[in-house]
Amino acid sequence: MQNPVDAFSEYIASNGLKNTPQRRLIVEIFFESGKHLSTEELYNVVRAADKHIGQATVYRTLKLLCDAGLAKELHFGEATARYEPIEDDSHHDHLICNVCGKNVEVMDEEIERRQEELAASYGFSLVSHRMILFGVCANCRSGGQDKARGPEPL
Amino acid sequence: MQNPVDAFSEYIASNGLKNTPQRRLIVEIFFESGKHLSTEELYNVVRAADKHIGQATVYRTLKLLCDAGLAKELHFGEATARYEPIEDDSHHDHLICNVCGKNVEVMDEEIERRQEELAASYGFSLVSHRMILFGVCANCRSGGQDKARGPEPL
DNA sequence: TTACCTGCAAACAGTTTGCAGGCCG
DNA sequence: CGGCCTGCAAACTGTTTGCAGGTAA
Repeated sequence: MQNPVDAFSEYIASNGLKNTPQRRLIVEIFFESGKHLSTEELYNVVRAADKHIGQATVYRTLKLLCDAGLAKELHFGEATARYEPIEDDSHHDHLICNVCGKNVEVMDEEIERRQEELAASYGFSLVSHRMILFGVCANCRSGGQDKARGPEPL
Repeated sequence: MQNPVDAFSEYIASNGLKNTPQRRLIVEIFFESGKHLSTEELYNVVRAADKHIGQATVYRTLKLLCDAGLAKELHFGEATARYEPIEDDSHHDHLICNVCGKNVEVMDEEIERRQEELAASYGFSLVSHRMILFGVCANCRSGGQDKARGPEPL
């Protein structure tokens, strides 16, 4: 049951929901594709595989994935939301290049620990957090021009 | 020129823009009111002071304040954006109670330092960051029931 | 058979924009 | 007086929802 696609089927089954071909396709593509997909990006890929799928179904399935604890909604400050798969015990934050849009997943024990302490010092018990670091990557700093200009989608 | 309202006039003047009564009112209220106002909240307060101001003007003025470097747009995961005044050299992050919505401004040197190091370890030069801690405050944890807000989507 | 699902389109919320008239400088 | 501004409403974008027909279990 490690496979997230199976985990989804499991969730579907144990909640009296239906395992439809549309959901299977969307979920499969979501977990196979690169991370941090926006709903529209996912919709386009899904659409390429099956012309007849409506975007409402993509939205609904994505929300279902979040309910199932298999995906997380992210907001990088764009108009649209993005989603990333949740892999067990692999919490991380994001480091984004302001120039080329490169998005690196990062994690630092010390920061995590201090966050707990900081929250505690205000009487809060920490539930979760969201942290995004914005900077310029080495390549872009050295005038690197790999991909075309303009920030890439995250 | 420490007064942000004056700083705004300064910005207006030196950019060939006009210092209208609407802008003055909006800016004044923005800096006097509590922090983290949403556009709608600000609009309501402004509206109470002058029935004839349209919300487009509030949106435009808020954007102007950001351009002037006097305000910052924040996204706490709600549908709407929020804005906070930028006071020179007073950087901080946010600690939010998932239950009552209390919003505390926090800052931790150690975290800031580790963020720099973390970014550097990936070859990035850090430009800025965004960090929000979600938890439950002491009051809400001890059964306190103020207002409900519902858990924050990540 | 019975819910649950789906695609479609309309509805929505927040935000932006076009326009005709108004006012600062 | 000229160009920036304003209020209004319509347009837009991302997301949600109502509905009639379809389908998994």
